Amino acid sequence: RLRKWQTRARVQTSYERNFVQAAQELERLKSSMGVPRPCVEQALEIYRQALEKELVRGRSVEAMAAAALYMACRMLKTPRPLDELIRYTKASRREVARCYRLLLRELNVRVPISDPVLYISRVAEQLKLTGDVVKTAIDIINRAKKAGLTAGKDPAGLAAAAVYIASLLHGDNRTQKDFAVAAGVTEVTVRNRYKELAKALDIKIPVK
Amino acid sequence: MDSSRAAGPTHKIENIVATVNLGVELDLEQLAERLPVAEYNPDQFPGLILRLTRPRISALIFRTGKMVCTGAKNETDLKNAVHALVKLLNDNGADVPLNPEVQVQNIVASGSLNAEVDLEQAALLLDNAMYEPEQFPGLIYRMTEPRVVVLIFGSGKIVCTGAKSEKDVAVAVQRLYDRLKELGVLYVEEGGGAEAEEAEEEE
DNA sequence: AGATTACTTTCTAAAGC
DNA sequence: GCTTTAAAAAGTAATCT
Repeated sequence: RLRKWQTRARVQTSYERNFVQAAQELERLKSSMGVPRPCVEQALEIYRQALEKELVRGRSVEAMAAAALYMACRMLKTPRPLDELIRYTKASRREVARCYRLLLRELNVRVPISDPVLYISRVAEQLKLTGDVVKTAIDIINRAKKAGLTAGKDPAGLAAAAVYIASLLHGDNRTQKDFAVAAGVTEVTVRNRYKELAKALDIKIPVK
Repeated sequence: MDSSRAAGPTHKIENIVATVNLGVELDLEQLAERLPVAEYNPDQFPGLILRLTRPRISALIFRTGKMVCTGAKNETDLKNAVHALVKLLNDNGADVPLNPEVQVQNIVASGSLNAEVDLEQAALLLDNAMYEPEQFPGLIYRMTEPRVVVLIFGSGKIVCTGAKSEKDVAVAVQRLYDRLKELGVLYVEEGGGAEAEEAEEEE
């Protein structure tokens, strides 16, 4: 009877200790990178499920918490690029990505496919662009999807290029670098996507 | 003109990984001394690395007499490489049998479905599929029979890995093509715009 | 702006840490 | 789990001219 009590106490303690650790780590990530509160709550729920299915065994709390947050942000339609997330964690990109794949496979969760449109508002917000520019950018992405130009491409790069083209069409233009930095990709990627989209969608950019 | 439609999938073997049991223990230190081209850093990796040229095949040779050969594009090159390696070892102080047991462990093949693929739709309709364009441009598809993993790209190009035989590769590629075709996610350029490829009439 | 090189993903065995 | 080897796909990235 004593052994039973000890076992139960030990299990509860380790589960709770791990969960509290994860909650603290998620709280730290929220304040350092400005993640919306609902994402943290969703991440906690994902982490709880991971703990119940014993997916955290042999893995660091940091890596699993980061993976849960990455997944939560995508589920709530406010994605953060994995490469941005890992700048705030001590866990390696490799391990966070591995945890994410584990969560994808083992939990019965549906994570919506990464959509360039979701990155448009982030870029527009950072660069303080108008609603008209955003509207045009979204239209460009939708046409690109129909034309089959988005398969395999980084959604952040596609969004950056679409917003770049949209702002060129609306007059006030900024450098490709501004869009690249806002989207977290290189200028080369913005340029490549821009050329591809402009040519395939036959978009004429006004020269000024 | 008759063969213009439904070209079907094609593939090519790119790499064969095989294990070889030489059956005798080897003195890697001695081998490394006599073979200056060999790489041997036991602190980094327990195997001695030998690279053959024409064809370019690499071998990892272990103290236990077991060996891993990589880089062969066909079984003939693999067999020849094993013979060359055995001779090389025997010419440098080892005494291994001339015809050791060779086991193919993994075959990597590249290929094409000869049709573009709607990866987003494919990811939704296939089980055991993962498509994360933020991390990798290809859709990762785990096929259970034969047990292989196929990387599928928007262009229709594919990579099949994990197969133990050339037949597995051929079967996997054809099965993948048939499955994607029935899901309606394969597209060919012509025929009045991006239209689902027409099913081929079987007699 | 290119060109080059290099890294991402998948697989597999080997022996040892 | 990691270390090493080979190979392809297509995208992104860093570095050099």
